[in-house]
Amino acid sequence: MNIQRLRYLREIARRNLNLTAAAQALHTSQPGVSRQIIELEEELGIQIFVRKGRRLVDITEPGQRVLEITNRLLFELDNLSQVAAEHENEAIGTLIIGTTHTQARYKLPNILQQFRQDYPRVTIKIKQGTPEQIAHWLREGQADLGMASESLHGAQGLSSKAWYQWSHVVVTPSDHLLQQRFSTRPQDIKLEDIAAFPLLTYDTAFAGRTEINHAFAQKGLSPEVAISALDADVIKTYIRARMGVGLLAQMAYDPQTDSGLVAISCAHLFSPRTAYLAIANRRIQRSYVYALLDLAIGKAEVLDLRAQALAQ
Amino acid sequence: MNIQRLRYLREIARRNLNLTAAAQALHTSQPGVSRQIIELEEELGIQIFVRKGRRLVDITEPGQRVLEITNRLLFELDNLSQVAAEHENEAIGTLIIGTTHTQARYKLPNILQQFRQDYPRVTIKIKQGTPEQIAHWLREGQADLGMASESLHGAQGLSSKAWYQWSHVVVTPSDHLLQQRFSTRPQDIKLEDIAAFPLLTYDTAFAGRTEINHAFAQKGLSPEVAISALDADVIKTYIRARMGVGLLAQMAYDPQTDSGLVAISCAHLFSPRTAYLAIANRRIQRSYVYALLDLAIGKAEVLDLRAQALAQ
DNA sequence: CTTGCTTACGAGACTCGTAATAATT
DNA sequence: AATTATTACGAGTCTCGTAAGCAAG
Repeated sequence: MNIQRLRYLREIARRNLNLTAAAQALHTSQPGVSRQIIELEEELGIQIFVRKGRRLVDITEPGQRVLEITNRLLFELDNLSQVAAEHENEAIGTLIIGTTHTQARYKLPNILQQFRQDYPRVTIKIKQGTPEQIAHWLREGQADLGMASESLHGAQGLSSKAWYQWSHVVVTPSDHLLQQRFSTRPQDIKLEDIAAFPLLTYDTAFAGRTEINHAFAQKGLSPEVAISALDADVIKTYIRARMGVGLLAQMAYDPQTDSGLVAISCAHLFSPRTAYLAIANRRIQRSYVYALLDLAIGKAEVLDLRAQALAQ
Repeated sequence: MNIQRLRYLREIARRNLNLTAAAQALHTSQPGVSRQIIELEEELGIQIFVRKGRRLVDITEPGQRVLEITNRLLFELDNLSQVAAEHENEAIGTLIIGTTHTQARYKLPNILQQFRQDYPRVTIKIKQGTPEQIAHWLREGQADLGMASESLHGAQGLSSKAWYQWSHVVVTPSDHLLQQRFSTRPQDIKLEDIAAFPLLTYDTAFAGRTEINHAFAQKGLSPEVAISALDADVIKTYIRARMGVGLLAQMAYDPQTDSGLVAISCAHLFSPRTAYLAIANRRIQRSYVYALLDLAIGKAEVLDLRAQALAQ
C-alpha cells in the first residue's frame, strides 16, 4: 500500500472526479494519477469509480467507504506533518482561519494585529465562507481554526467554545424617519416599525439571517427584503442610497467611520447571537493556533477546548 | 512518506523497543528496519527513540506523539483492508474474540457452535486476557470483539452492550457442612457463614473478584482466600480436594458434569454482575462480526451498537 | 475536435536482503 | 562471548514523466 495513491484518490474526489484537475493540483502527470488509481482499485479488489467509457462519472458504494477511510487516514498523516513542523520551529508556518465576513472584517483585525506581533513569521490565510463550509474545511484539514455563528457549535467532528455575544442594530441614514421617531427612546422600536420599510440585510446563512426571518415570522410579519448581501459594507452602500433600512450586526456599525448613518439598537427584538470558535477533533494543532485562541478567549478556555478536541 | 516505516515503528514500540524482535515479527531483516526508522526520524526531523550507544532504550516525548498518530493512521489502514476483505468474500476470514476464561469456557461454546454452522470458513481465534487487556486489543485492532465484565463498559475508545446478568454461587463438596445447613433454605446463607471457611475463588481482575472483596469488606469481614486462580476448572479441583469452599460464577457450575459438587446460590449476597460485549469505535468490522453479535444480543441491539461505534 | 482517461516505455529512485562492523550487556 | 543496532553494497522493484492512443461530449 502506498500513501500517494490515497492522496490521488482524495484529490480526485475533491475535484469532482476530474482526474486531470487533480493531477494538476498535485503537480504531477495525468497518466501517473490514472495508473495509481487503477492499481489502487486492483490492490483493494474494489471498483472505486464508475466509469463511462473513459470518464469517471461517479463513486461506487464501496468506493465511498474507501474514500471515507482514506480521508481519516490522510488526516492522521497531516497530523504527523504538524508534529514535525512544530518540532522544526514553532513560530514559523501557516495559519488558515475559516471565518465569515462579519468576523473577518470587524472582530478579527484587532486580534490578528496582536498575533502578528507575537508570531511575525506565521502566514495567515483568511478563508471566507458559510459556517457549513467552515465546518467542512475544519474536518478536512483545509482550515485550522473556525470562527462563525452558532451553527459551528455542536457540529459533527468539531469542538467549540463561545467567543462573544452580539445583537442586531437597525442602521439608517441620519435623517431617516425611524431615527427621528426612536433616537431618544430606542427601546420602543418594534418589529412592525422596521417591517414598514424595505429591508437591507445579510444573505441567508450569515450573521443570524435565519434568526431575523424567524423573529418577523413569529409576529406574522413578512417584511420586504429589498437587497440581501454577503457583507455589511455592501449593505451600507445601499442604506446610503436610501433603498431601505439596514439590519446589521452591531459590530458592523461604527459611529466614527460610518458618517451619515445612525444605528438604533434592537437587542430587545431579536434574541442575542453568539459567535463561536471551533477546531477539528483529534487534529494536532501548531502551538500558535492555541496562541491565537488565547488572545480571543483566554488560557483556561483554550486548555478546555484543546482537551475536548483531543479526547474525542 | 512510506507506510512501511510506520508499521516498523509500531512494531518496535509493541516489542518493547527491541528492533530485532520487531524485524522477526514482520518477517524482514534487522538492517532494513533499522534504516527505515532512521530515515523516518530524518524525514520528520524528530528523534523518536532515545539511544544508548546502539540500543534503543526509550521513546522521546515527541516520539510518543508520533507513535500515537501512527497507531491511529495504521488503524485506518486496517480498516481499508477490512473493506477490501469484506468485498472479496464476506464469509471467509478470521475473527478474533478477546474474552475472559469464564466466557470462553461456559458461555461462548453454544454461540460459536451456531456461528460455525453459519460461517464455516471463518477461523475463530479466542484470545484470553483480563478485561483491561481485551480493551487494549480492541483499540489496537488486535481483536475484533470483546466479551467481559463491566470494565469493558464505558472503556475509552470502545462501544459496548450489556450481554447477560449473572450472580455468584458457593460451591462445595456434596457432604460439606454448608451444604447440610443451607441446601433447603439457601436464602438464609450469610457472608459470615462463607467467611468461616477458606475461600477458593478467582484471581483479582476476573469474574467480579473485586466485587467479592468489596462485599466482605463492607461487612467488616476479611475471609482467608486459600487459593485464587484464573479459572473455575482449576478452582473446582481444589474444592474437590476439600481445601475450602468455592465462590464461582453461576455459569461455571453444572450439576450434570460437576458430580460430587453442589452449589448454593448467593445472589442475595453479592450484587448481580453484567457481562458486556464490546467493539472498537470507528473500526470497520467484517459482516460476520455483527452476525456473531446477533446470536448473542439480537439484531436491534447490534444495529444500535454499530451505529454507536461508527458515530464516535 | 476538444476534453479527458488509458496504455506504452524508459530513466531514475527507492526498498530490501546479505554481509560486515560496532557498541552494549 | 552474546546480543543488538548500524553501515555498505548490489539486485530487483516501483514510481513517474513523456509520448501516443482512444473514447466521450
